[in-house]
Amino acid sequence: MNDASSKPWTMQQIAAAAGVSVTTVSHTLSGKRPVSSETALRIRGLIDQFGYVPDAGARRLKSGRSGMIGLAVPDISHWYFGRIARGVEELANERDYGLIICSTSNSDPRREKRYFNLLRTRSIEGLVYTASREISPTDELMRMASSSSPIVLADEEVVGLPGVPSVTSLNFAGAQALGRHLRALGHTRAVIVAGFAGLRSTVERVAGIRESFPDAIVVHGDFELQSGYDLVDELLAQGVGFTALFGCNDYMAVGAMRRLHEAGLRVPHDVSVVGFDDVDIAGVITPGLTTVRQDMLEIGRRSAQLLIEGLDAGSMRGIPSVTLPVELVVRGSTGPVAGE
Amino acid sequence: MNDASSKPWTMQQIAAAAGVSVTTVSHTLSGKRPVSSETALRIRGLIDQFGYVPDAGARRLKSGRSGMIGLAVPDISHWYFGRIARGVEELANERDYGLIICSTSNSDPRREKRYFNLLRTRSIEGLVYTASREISPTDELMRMASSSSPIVLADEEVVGLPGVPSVTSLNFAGAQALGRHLRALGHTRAVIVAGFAGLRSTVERVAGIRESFPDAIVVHGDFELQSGYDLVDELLAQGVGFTALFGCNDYMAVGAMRRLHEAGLRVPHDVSVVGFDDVDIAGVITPGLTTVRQDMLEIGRRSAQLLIEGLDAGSMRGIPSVTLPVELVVRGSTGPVAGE
DNA sequence: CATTGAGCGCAATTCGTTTTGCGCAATTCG
DNA sequence: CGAATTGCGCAAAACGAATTGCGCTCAATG
Repeated sequence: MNDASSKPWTMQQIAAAAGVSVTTVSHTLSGKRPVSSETALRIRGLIDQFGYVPDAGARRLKSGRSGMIGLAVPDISHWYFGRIARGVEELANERDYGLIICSTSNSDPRREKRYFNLLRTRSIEGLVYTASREISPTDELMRMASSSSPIVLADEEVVGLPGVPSVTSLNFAGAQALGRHLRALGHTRAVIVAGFAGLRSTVERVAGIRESFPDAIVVHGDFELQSGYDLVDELLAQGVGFTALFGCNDYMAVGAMRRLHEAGLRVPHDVSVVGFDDVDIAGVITPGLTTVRQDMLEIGRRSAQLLIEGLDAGSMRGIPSVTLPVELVVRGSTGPVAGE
Repeated sequence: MNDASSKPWTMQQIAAAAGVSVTTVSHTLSGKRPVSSETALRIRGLIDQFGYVPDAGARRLKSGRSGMIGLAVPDISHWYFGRIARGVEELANERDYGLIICSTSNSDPRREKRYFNLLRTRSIEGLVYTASREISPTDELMRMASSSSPIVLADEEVVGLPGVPSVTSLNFAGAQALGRHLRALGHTRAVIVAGFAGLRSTVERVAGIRESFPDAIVVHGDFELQSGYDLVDELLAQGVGFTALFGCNDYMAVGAMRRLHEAGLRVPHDVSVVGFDDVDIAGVITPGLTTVRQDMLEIGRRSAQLLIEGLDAGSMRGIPSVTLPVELVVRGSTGPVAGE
């Protein structure tokens, strides 16, 4: 025969067992109409006994709401996106929403199609989207956004998407603070290990640093540790001289530090290094990485909050974007420029 | 009026527009019965034009399958669980399943209830569960398992759950390797910073180490960095002498290293430290942490694979548990015991 | 004692899709 | 030329819960 788990109980069966109609069972559960306490007690007893739970699919079909929101991140295994995910999950739970996760990994178009389809099929009511690269006007995202689907951009703003709220950090102000910090320490020759050129956050951070270091050399990486390592490798090979290195995120900064270390350059004595984000490893490496702390958890929470507000309001129109403050965290990787 | 996104198209409307019945539209999509190429072309045109997508809820109600699996992890923002999540997500995607994530955070019973309810309401067809603490016989997990719900245990085995397959690493062998490694370096006085006492993995790892260090002192932490720091703090305060320190995971080992460093003890000259897991930070700290590498991605993938196999087979009965190999990774945190 | 009203329960309809049982037409074969 | 076959499309019945119109039974009231 079948497994014990094969068939869950239906309202029908509960009703039959209690000798009443499904309506009465439904009303007992919802309380939309009075049910005699005697009948109610009997029904509730049966429900507990059989472990009946209303089928989510049927409920969903009738109500038109799935009670789920989606989260699309490049890679859920990154600490950084994990924090966002946790924030989104926390708030979704508080508001009684479930969370469906979509890793976009390398922005695989098939994957992308898949989770936007979740929106179309009403599997999810809205989507928190974290971009990791430049969004071209031909992207699905654009199409969805223009059909005014409930979407909130987390962590990374996308230009050309009017009516789509975003939750980001004060990238410019953070970079500004880093620039001034190193400037105050006497540095003049700087290198910026930037992220993808097309990303808004990269542009803002570079601009913030440039305020103090207008002539800084800029090279572009992919936000991964290895990328910071490789880029410094090239710079050293080319004989580029510098005493300050800005990483557009902590991972690249750490990668850069590794390469510098291998080259016999001491941090911060020979080169001061800063990052951005304040990820978990920033505080545990030696020396500690001076960086700008972003509150990723809060970015996740606020994103989910905006999305759910929009869902409740029936439209994302009028939902304002949010920009969160950042904080300069000075650790051991920065110091005064050494006298020659 | 309403938003552009307010009402999606239904099959009814497509059928009406094409001048056919819903049946014909359905058959055009599914191909279960032949449809004249002329009609099919017209219908497909309308579908593309209107951007029609079948409603997932209705489909789900009819088929009884949601096409979703769940993943319950203690904290999605940990790198460690993030890797598991990514593995599960990867495989789920390959098999055309969606993934619903549940952070159990501190094992909040309300949360726990919530995601087991996802199983009951058939919102998810199965669950990959990662335990982070001792499971008592009164837990929901036990109830669900005994009703033979499709559940796979990832990373952590739970005793007393017959018929529930698990995917774990060779904890004993890994710990054994670490013990022998330090033993070969001449160490004799060791401390084990273990995890929760009730966890199978902790028991196995301690046993593996004890093979080489039968008299090792064992203290228990909660797997967090701070916990390793605090425990070493206590040991030092008590004047406990040791030259080898085993962390039951990397985070605690790193925390221990920090405290040792602050106490003026050099790693590995005064104390050799090892961890377990090989998380991202193990390779970037100085000195690098000697540890045992677990393939978390693969644990996630295999867990999802077993679950989906069980779903396809209609029962988890006969699905075998899997134990994955581990690899000793020797870095700078271990060295020969210093001559007194 | 008849009338009203409230309390309570039933049958039927709806949500959007998938799946059958049939029937109608055009073709092919004996 | 009539009969068997095939291609194609329609109507109707599920799936499980939520809602609504309606009717029944008591009790209270004039």
